[in-house]
Formats: sequence, structure tokens, C-alpha cells
Amino acid sequence: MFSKACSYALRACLYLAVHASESSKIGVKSLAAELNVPVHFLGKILQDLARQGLISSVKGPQGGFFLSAKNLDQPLARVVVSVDGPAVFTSCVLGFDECGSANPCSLHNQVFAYREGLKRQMEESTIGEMAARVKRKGGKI
Amino acid sequence: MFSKACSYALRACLYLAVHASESSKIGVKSLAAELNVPVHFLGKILQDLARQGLISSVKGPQGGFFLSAKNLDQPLARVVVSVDGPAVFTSCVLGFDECGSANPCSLHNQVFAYREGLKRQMEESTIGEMAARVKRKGGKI
DNA sequence: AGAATAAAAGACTTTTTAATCTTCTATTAC
DNA sequence: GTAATAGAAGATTAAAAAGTCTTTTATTCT
Repeated sequence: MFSKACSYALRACLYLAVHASESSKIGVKSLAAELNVPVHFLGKILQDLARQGLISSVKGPQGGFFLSAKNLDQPLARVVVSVDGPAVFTSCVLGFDECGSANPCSLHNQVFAYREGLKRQMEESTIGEMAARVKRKGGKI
Repeated sequence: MFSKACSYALRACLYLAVHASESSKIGVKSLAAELNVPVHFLGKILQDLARQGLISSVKGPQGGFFLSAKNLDQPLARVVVSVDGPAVFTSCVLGFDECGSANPCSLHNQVFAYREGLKRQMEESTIGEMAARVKRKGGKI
């Protein structure tokens, strides 16, 4: 479905949204330990996300990662697209470059609705909203 | 979504279902040319499918690949699972090994319905049915 | 039987993704 | 201003997926 990098990115964002704040940042090392993912690989992913403006970071002592109000307001889809590229939600199941309702592949109509539903779902829920839901109802991060 | 091998497998099955028969088999070489995919890679995939009993093959002159009545009656999902493994339709978006309604990840409920819909769709349509639809309504293979 | 055909099988190479390791730079605290 | 901290950046390695190449085996036709 998504690449490992993308899953790690989503988990990191959700974890930061739930557990970090500007006044209580989290470093890669402890974040990687919490999520149980490779430290340096996570580091690279976080740096990409920071460059995209999807998460915030501060260097030096007491530094680390956290999500600003603006970060929290970004849709999950932006994280996914930022890591796996814009094709994740739209690429053809049979691998055709051009596949849409105009010139569909033979499985397009069978698959389209579900893909589109997933896409919209992730475009319409923000990191902050999901984090709030996790706080209320739980769910593994 | 699916691996390239899996897309090639689906396309090969559909193409054979539409254009081949026991009395008019198609060889890897021409099949690869028709689908515009690498010959030897396709060959390996077809051999796997044949071993799984999802397609039929005959060696020697006038030999090649085709789908028996039994082959045509297999669901698309079997091809997908045979190539990409049983986890394709069920693996957790966040990468957790154990993720289900009992012990869900934080995105499980957002994603489950769509994944499940896609899975059922592919479990309920057979190669033969899809091929018949292509013959009636068209669609790229 | 022998030659030609075409799939089966397996070794091998390339590319992509995942993961690691090292060095550099910015920030804070003293 | 110096030392410690922690992210940024880049080079490097490992594993998996994709693709290639060669040899073997089964089948058919003459």
C-alpha cells in the first residue's frame, strides 16, 4: 500500500501530534525508540517532512521535533504524497500511465471508487483531528 | 498498490482470457510484445501462475499459454494474492503486524472499509467475467 | 529418430527501497 | 566563547524488486 518510509512518516506525525508540543519537543532518538523504527532512517524522513513544512524542528539542547498549529492542520494525504509521491492515490492498478474515466483500463471502474474513497478520507482528515481521535478513542501509533 | 509483477500477471491473464484458447495458444514472446512488458520477466511470472494452476501451458511447437474453463473461473484476487502474497489486501497502513478491529491502529477504521471493498470486488469477479466485460465494453489490457 | 519449437528453470545483473554511518551546522547553557 | 546537545546533510551498505541471460526439458512435426 504505502512505502515503509511513508508509514513511518504517518506514525511520526501522529505520535508528535499526540505527545509533543513546542514546549516539549521530542528527539529522533527517543521517537525512533517509541515507534520501534530505525533511528537514522527516521531521521532522514523527519528532515524531509520538516523541509516540506509538515513538521517543525529546532536544533541544539532542548531541541527536537514537534507540530505547530499549522502543522496540525495539514491533511494526512499531504504527508503521504510528500513521501510516496502524488501518484499513490491515482496510479493505475494495471500500471498504465494514462488511465482515467476517459480512457480507462479494464479494471478502472472496478477499482476507482475505493481508491477515490481512500484518497478523500485522507484528504479530509488532518493530523490534528486524527490525533484528537486517538486521544479520545485510542488506536496504535 | 500492486507490484509490477502483479500488474503484469493480471494483464497477462486478461489478455489470454480475451485472445487465447486451447486451440490457439499464445507464446511469451508475442504476449510480452502485445502487453509491452519485458519478455523474460513476464516468462517467470507466467511460470509461477502456471505452477499455481491459474493459467495453462503447453510446450513445443504450437505450444504457449491459454486459460482453461477452470482457469477462467478463478477470481482476480487469486492472481493478485499468488503474486504479491496474502497480505496485499489486509496489511496495515501503518505497518503493524497485528492490526484488526480488535486491536486497531489509529488509521484502521478510516481505511478498512475501502480496502475491504476492493478486496471483495476482486474476490467476486473472475478472470472470465472480466474478460467478457472487456469484450463487451472495452478497456485497456 | 531428428530437428525445430517453446516453456521451465536457474543464475545473474540492475534498480529501487530500506537502513546505516559519519561529518557538519545550529542552538543552548554555562 | 566554549562545550554539549541535537538536527541537517551526504556518503555508504544491505536487501528487495525488477529485469536479463543461458541452459534444460518437453512437445510436435517431418
